[in-house]
Amino acid sequence: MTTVAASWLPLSAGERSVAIEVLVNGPLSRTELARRLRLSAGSLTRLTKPLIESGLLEEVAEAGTPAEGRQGRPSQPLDVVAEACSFLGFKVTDDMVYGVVTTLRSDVVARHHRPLTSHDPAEVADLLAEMTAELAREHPHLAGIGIGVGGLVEGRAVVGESPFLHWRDVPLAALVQERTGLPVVVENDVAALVEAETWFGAGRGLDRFVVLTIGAGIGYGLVLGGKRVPCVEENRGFGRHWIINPNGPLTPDGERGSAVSLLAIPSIRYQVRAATGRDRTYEEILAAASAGEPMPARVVDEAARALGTLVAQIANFAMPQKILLAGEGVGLMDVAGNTVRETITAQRHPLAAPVPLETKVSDFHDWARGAAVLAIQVLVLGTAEA
Amino acid sequence: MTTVAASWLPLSAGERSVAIEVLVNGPLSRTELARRLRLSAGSLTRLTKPLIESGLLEEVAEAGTPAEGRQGRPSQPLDVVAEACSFLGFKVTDDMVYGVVTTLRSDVVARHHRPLTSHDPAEVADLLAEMTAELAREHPHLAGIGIGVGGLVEGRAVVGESPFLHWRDVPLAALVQERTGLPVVVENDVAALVEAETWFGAGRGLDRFVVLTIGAGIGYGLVLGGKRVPCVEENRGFGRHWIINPNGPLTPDGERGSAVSLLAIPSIRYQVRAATGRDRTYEEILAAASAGEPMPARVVDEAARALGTLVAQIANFAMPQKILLAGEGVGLMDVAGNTVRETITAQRHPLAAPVPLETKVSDFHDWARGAAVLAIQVLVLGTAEA
DNA sequence: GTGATTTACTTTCGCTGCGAAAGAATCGTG
DNA sequence: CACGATTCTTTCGCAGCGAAAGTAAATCAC
Repeated sequence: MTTVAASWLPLSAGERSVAIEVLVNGPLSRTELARRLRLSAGSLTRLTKPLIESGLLEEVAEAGTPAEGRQGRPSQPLDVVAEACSFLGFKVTDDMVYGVVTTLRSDVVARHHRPLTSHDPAEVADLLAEMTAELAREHPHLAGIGIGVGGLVEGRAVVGESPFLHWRDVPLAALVQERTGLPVVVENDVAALVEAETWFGAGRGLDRFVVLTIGAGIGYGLVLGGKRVPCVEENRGFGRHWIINPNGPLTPDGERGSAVSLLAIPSIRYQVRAATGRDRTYEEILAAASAGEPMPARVVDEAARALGTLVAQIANFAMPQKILLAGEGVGLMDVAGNTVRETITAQRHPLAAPVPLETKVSDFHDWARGAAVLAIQVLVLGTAEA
Repeated sequence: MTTVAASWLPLSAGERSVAIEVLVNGPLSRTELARRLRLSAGSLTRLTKPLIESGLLEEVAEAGTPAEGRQGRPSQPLDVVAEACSFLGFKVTDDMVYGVVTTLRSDVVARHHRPLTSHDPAEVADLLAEMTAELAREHPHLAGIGIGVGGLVEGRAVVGESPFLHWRDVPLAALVQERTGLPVVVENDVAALVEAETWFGAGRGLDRFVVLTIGAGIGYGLVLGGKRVPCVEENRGFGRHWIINPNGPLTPDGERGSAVSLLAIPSIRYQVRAATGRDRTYEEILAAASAGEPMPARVVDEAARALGTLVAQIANFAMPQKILLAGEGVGLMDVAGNTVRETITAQRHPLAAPVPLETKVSDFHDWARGAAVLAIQVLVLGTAEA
């Protein structure tokens, strides 16, 4: 009655679909659920009863609907008991581990970070277990852990290859699981962010959805029919071979004129440094470009055109209903958004539907939140597989 | 018992799924069907019985399976009675109407063509009705008509806009239906070809599938989850704004360096004519390029690189399990296939899964066959909507 | 206020369609 | 010919759904 089920596995298919609908799409009345799931009103009474009795759902007060014009018996919205259990999400970078605690709804209730001093798998697992213990003190009822790592991850458990950690076939999930006793999911960081946005973010309820991340590298995630399309090369190497302009700049990472060379933050900084002799942060470069300083302006303009081309190609070929730009490098949109949009329009059919483009600056805690969503999925779907 | 049902509508959902599986994937035993549809053996007996009794399916002799090593009771394959009814498919071009008669399996059993002397909607409908009457003489039991037209088609019934026919909002389906008394579906020609390949061709059983046609223009069709993604711009204008090389050739049709300018047959002929002063057919140009004549070779080489870039972009962003190149312009692959493949590889991640690429030269009767598949779909699914 | 109306939810009942399990049919093998 | 293997059929029970009738709780009309 009071403690939440350890898993949603015992739920029937119908019950689970109701629970997921409520989880993802906020409080919903039974009638509304019946419409969305194409079920009869009677079925909804039947399906929701055990969910409420098990403490998974609860009836909430009508959240002050101002439009009280409707007559008839007021509806009784149902909501998940989001605070009944918590989830941990970690993002492992070269020199730091970022952690967040979230509710079942994926709302972040605490954040944390600790320096990573060793790349030894056991010591990394130790650090993750320590951070888990610290966070567990203030947030009991932890239901699972999600870990996002840049690199190739196999079976949502083993880090197949991670260049920046110098790892190969490290069973990270098992290492952390035996230290914490909690279910652990490990996933590629971009994949985790994509799942999070698909379930709780910009891609909610969409059939075709794309996430493009700009940061230290380029990330790409395609969601079709609510499921992320897995692909072999999500090994931190996206965009190195997407040639956008064969005459584009040559940078240490990525082929000449590739998306990485034109857009990734290190490449932008490299280009400006090579041209001006001064090393500046990404934000400084954007500010300088905005202020009209020639070289940064040229580099940023070229990047904006590249981004426009990239988005246009994605829109033309994958036909998503929405494209989300995320990562630390989307500040580009604030400075050169118009150039991006003009470039997109120029490379799209005039009659084509405009691409809904959403921008979301993400920091490392957002990546950690993405990983936490994987833990939520495991609890809800009862499997580590998507 | 002998005549086939006028529609599959009275079938239950389970029965229809069985019928479609058999229709699309050849003769299948009940056990095999049970595996594919994830149903029990008992359910299959129940579902197939009424289908056989209504004459829709029949038990066929085990088609001489050479591998008789298996012991146990032999399986009893079921197949649709493909010859029980016929379907008509038409492809309307500027000066000619092509027609085919197909079985339920979409095997062409007759083909036909007649010159189109007028673009008046009523006269075009008259001609289609005449051709239908002729073909009906030798092929009774016609169950439906599909018509493929270049241009924008709305609701699978009305030609919203067709530049080459100078039509606007012509209710072609109704015009032909009142003359023939048969159910009629009208669809964009590329869309029809895509549906045909999805159901009975290269895209059979695939979840993500792309068709790229090269002909008088460029056509593109994306199939996700077995369904074609409809899009607004399939108005014969695909690829005019897909800029592949900003410094590419300028042609009468399409933006500079666009897919249309680089690949479409008229653009290739235009480029060679402009450079050499001689007008030649597409096939002559391919032959000349193959023989080493400089200008045609350069144009063809540039086209091959463009096609490679295009395919790589499609593979990178839409991640299809297969790409089908169709149309009259795929002869390019025979002459410069290696260049295309090299270009694809260069713009794909080295670890990425190779793109299964299939080539299919299509003539106008293949386009007509595509339209006939739409008529099959209507009978089978019971609706004009996909 | 008081009853009519509207909307939301619950209860009951019967039916569809599935799987499990046992049985029948039909082949190879020893 | 007996035996096991494999496919198909039959029987039975049950989960899960919708239809329809009933109940609850609000507004509206007077």
